[in-house]
Amino acid sequence: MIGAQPGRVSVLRAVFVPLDSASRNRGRVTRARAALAGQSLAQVAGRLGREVPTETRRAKGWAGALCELALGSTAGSRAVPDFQALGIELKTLPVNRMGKPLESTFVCTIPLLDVGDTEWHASRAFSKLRRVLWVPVLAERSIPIAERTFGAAFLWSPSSDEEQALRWDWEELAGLIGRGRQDEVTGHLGRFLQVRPKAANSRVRRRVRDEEGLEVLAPPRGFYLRPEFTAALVRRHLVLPQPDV
DNA sequence: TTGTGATCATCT
DNA sequence: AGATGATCACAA
Repeated sequence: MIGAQPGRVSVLRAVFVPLDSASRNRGRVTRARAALAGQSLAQVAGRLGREVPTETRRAKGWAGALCELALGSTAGSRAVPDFQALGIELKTLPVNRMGKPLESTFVCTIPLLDVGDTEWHASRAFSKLRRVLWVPVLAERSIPIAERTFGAAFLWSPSSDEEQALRWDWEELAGLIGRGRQDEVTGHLGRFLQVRPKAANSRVRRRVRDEEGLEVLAPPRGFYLRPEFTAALVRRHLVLPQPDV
């Protein structure tokens, strides 16, 4: 299938073919693929009786919400996994025609006041990342929202190497915030996991402790996975088109 | 108001 | 082009 038509790879197929054999697919993953893979956002929305937004600027997060609706997630905006009983977090991942992620992936907001006293395995970040159902979406900006297409979902849990790498970043970043040095924490830090602002706008503030342990105000922050990290996951789990030569 | 879903806009 | 910081919509 790969490169069956050189230069005109069937992107909608090749990008989204899962690597693991169909016989190993079970439960939620199988259903996710059956319900979504290869279908446009408009098709899925139509089946669910939802309108498709036309303005991308006002539709941030819409594909993710549509995906949750299609798969029956009920977590809403609570800080718990999307499928709580299964401990599975659902994330759409915008990719280009080569399957390369177009954006970083939001993981969770950071509880600034106590992240420094939290263990990795008790952290929001770990609880979100321990099991993720990734749903690629072919979502280049040039493609109208309605025509963007769901790919083959794949279930991922961090390998021990991956977990170690994420934990390393998390401990550095959480440690800095916990010690009151949040001003030093920018998006430049962290090899795979980074910290970026997460708020309605840049004037929003939250309580956080300074270096003396006193409460002061600082911008809300969230953990994000860099595209380099998610790109490796996609490469491992899906068959991608061959680059043009 | 805060957390969820993320992508946008700008600068390097 | 890619990454960082800013921003948009919605729900509880």
